[in-house]
Amino acid sequence: MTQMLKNSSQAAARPSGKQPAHLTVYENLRDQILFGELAPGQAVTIQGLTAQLDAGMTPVREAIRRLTSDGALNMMGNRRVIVPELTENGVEELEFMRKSLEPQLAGRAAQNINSQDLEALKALDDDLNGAIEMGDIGAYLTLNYRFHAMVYRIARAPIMAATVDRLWLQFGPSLRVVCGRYGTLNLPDKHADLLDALSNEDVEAAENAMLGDVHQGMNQIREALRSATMVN
Amino acid sequence: MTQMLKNSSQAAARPSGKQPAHLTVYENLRDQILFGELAPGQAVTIQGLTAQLDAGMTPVREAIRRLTSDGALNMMGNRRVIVPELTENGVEELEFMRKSLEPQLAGRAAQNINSQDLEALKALDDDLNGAIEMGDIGAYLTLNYRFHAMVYRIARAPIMAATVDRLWLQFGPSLRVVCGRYGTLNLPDKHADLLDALSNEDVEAAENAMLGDVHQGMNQIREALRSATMVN
DNA sequence: GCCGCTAGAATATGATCAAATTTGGCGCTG
DNA sequence: CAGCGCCAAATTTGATCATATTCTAGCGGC
Repeated sequence: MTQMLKNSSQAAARPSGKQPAHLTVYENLRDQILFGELAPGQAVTIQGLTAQLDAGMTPVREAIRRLTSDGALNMMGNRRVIVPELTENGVEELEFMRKSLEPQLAGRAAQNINSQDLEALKALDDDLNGAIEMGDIGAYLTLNYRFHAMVYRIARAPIMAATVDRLWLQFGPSLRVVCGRYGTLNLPDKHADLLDALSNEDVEAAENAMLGDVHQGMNQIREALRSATMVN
Repeated sequence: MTQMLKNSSQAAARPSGKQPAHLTVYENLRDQILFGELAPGQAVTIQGLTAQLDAGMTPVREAIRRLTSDGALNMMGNRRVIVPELTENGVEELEFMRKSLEPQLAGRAAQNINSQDLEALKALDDDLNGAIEMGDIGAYLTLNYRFHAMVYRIARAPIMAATVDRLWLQFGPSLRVVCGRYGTLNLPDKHADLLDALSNEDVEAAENAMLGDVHQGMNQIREALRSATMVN
C-alpha cells in the first residue's frame, strides 16, 4: 500500500560496474588513509563520508568497521572514530614486525618471480623514480606502495602479505608527514638493489635489500615523529 | 519453527550493558570462530546470525565485515562468506609469523611483568591444567587463548598483540579439529617453562619457551591437516 | 561553576531492491 | 520409454536505504 518511491541516486554510489558499494567505499577510504590524505588524529565521521563519496550510510559504516579492524582507524569510547596517531613505541613495534616479515616476503618473491613480473616491477620503479624527480609526493607514495604490494603478491604468501598490508595502514598517514618535512627521499635507492636481487633470484640479497629499505623508511618516520613531538 | 531456537546463546548476545550491539555481535562471532564452534569451510549467513544472536541486520553485517578484515572470514566473489579453510601453505605462513612475533612478545612480557600479573597468569594456567585433566576441550581452547592473550597484554605492545590476535583467528578453527583428533594435548608443558621464565624476568628463556609452544602447536595443526587432506 | 536541555550525530531497525542458488519442468537423445 | 541436462520461475540470501531511536556534546539558565 505504501508506495515508496525510489530516487535514482544509486548511480553515483556504484560507479564501477558491479562492485558492491561497501567495497568501493572501503578501498577509497583505505587509500585516503594509506596515502596520507587523512592526517593522524583527524576525526572521521560517517556523515562526512556519505557526503564526500555520495554513498549511503550503511556502506560507509561497514567500511569504517573494516578499517577499524585493520588498525587504520581507532574507535574512541564515545562513538568517535579517528585516524590514530603513531607513538614512538608504535614505530618500534612496526619496525620490528616489518623487519621480521618483509624481508621474508622479498626472499619468497625472489624464488617465485618470472620475467613478466620482473618487467612490471621495473616499469613501476621507473614511474617511481619519475615521481621523485618531479617531486610529486602523492604519486611517490602511491607508487612506492604499489611497488611493495606487487613484490608481496609475487611472494605468493597471501596471509603474510595481508598482515604486512595492515602494518602499512598504520604508518601510512605518517609517511606523508615525513615527505612534507624532508621532501621526496634522496637516500640510496634500495629498490634498485631489490630489483637486482630479484632478477638474479638471489634470496639472501633480496632479503637484505628489503631489510635496508624498511630500516631506512622507519628511521625517517621515527625522526620525523621525534622532531614533531619536540614542537608540541 | 517458532521461537524455540532461542537458547542460551541469545542471552550471551545481549548483556545489554552499554556496549553497542555491533561490538557484542563482533565479540560473540569472534569467539565462535576462535574456539572452533564454526568449522573451516562453513558458510556464515547474515540472516542465520540475526536469528541465532537475536540481533538486527546492521550490527551483524558490521561484525562480519570486521572479521573479514581480521582474516577470520573470507568473502567469496559471489557475496558468500565462509570460514576459510587452512591450506598447508597457510600453516607455514602462520608458523613463520608466529615464530617471528610471539617470542618477542613473551620476551617483552618478561621485562614488564609484575607480581600481580604473574599471579593472574598462574591462576589461568591452573585452570588450564584443570581443563586438560577433565578433557574439556572447549575450556582448554578458551583458557589457552586467554593465557597467551594475557602474556601479550603484559608485553605492552598493542600493535604487535593485535597482529598476533589476527593470526590466532586464522588457525583457531583448525585447533578444535586437532583436539578432536588427538584429544587434549599431552606434550611437555611449555606454559610451565614460560611461567618460570617470566617469574625470573629471563627474557631469553621466555622467548625460547614461547618458541617451543608455537612450534608444538603449529606442528600439531600441520599433522592434523595433512592426515585430513589424505582422507579427501 | 554546575546542571538540565537541546541539537546533532551515531546506532539500530525493518522494508525494499537485486542477485544467486535452488528447484522443477521440459525437450532431447540413446 | 527412461535418463540426462538445460533453461526459467521461485526462493533464499545479500545490499542498500529511509527512518526511528539513543547517546554525546555543547550551551544557556540558575
